Amino acid sequence: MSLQETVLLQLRECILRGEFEPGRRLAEQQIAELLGSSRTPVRAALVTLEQEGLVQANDTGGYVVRQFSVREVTDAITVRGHLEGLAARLVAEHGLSRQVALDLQSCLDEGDVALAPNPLSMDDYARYVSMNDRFHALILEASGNRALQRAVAMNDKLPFASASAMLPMQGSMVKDRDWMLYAHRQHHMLLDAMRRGEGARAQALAQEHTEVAQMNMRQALERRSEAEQLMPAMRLVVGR
Amino acid sequence: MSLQETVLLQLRECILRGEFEPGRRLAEQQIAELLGSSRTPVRAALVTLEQEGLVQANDTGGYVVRQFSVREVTDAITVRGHLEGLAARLVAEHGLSRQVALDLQSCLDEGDVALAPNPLSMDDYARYVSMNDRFHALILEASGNRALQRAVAMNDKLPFASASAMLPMQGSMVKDRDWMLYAHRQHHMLLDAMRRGEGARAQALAQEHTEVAQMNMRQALERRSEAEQLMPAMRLVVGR
DNA sequence: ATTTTAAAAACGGTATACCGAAATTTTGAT
DNA sequence: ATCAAAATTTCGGTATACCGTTTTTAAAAT
Repeated sequence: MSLQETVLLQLRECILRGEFEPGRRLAEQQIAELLGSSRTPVRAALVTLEQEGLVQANDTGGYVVRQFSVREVTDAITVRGHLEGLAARLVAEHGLSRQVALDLQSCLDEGDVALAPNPLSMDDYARYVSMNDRFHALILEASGNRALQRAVAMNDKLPFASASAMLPMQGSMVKDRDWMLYAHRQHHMLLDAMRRGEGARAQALAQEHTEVAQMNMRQALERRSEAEQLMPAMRLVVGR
Repeated sequence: MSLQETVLLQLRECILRGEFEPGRRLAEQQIAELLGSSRTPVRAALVTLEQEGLVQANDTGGYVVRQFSVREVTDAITVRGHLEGLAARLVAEHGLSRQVALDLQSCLDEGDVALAPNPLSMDDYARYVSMNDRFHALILEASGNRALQRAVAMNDKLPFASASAMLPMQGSMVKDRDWMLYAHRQHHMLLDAMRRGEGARAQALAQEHTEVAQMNMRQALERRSEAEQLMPAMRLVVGR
């Protein structure tokens, strides 16, 4: 892996970890020293991160860490809801291949197992998160629409917009296991709809599914300090 | 404007003009000489263009001009349809501000005037294209959803995915003025739906509206040589 | 103590040198 | 003439030097 890729990954992670307060200037030299490279790879990383929206170009040159309003986060979740709805509809209408159906089913089984214990162990929780990511990625991939995949990928770069971004909030609270059970039931119903070729239903389900993320976001805002502990990137979200 | 921006603009335009055949290696030095700069600004531009999807990273390093299948183009139009549908729905449901309503109405009026003559002059045609872009941008902006705006902006970077990309095809064919009249009638109906707060109808209309672009794309493929004359970027689209 | 001004440090945009890897051309053998 | 091997060129990744500008710090004036 080239230094460029390393620097990009590390810098993105630093920002998402909340290690820089929003609005802070990201000086090339400074970051280069921090990550042990010259300015050149840092420069490339900053250009990429600007495209991703994590970093904002300054009027006077250079970049600062971007700051997100609550509105922007919930809006991004809304967009993801519609995009994933489209993906689910396409899969349902174009027919589910046997292989994809099997893969999705195994996700469901794995999720059933992971959520069975009460309370959940850290391990159960981790397995659910990984399954959740795979489940959503599979549908997107099965849609066969690359522009759609690109759009979701871009959208997911924003903090808390991605499918599993808000899950840590749930994992920390025992009673919120119920939310995960609810969301996973939706996964089951979604696969059922896609199997039957019920496009409109699949779309509606996938879209409604993201309302769980919206609820989690609201939860996180009501217990901000706890949320920032679990999800440092929360520091990038200002307001309310 | 910095050299970086200039180089980015010029390079993007060169690619969209079809001045490089798809798959051609984009050597930094070579481009730097072509555009009269050093490699540094070219490097930044290439990183940006890769994010935009116009350029593809090579396994061995460096970039090549991307090539698009017909499927990718129509898929991108599908995505735009759904995103603009969402925008229209949001505007309808959140209520149309007086100012936006006025701006959209003036677009419609301008479109009516532009499409009145038969046959259309080059000027009428140009005015319609400009109006069309403004109309679509206004709705997106009025949605107030920045993630949505970003998603559309990204999607529109792909050749022929944007709202007016396929219009040159129509402009060249007198009888296809009818298509523009049809599309503009949809603009009227869309504003009507948004005014009445009919979200589902607005969404459906905006989405269906992009089917005109799909039809144009098919047209362009059937008369490829003519299409490439009018829209050089067509050379980036392979197949069928 | 506050504001203004001047000096100094830091920064970003740019060009370029260097190096190892990849691609291309040339050379040589069959 | 064809193919293989070697030499040469090209290229991308990286570091760094340079310069004008911006930002910060220090000093001076009110």
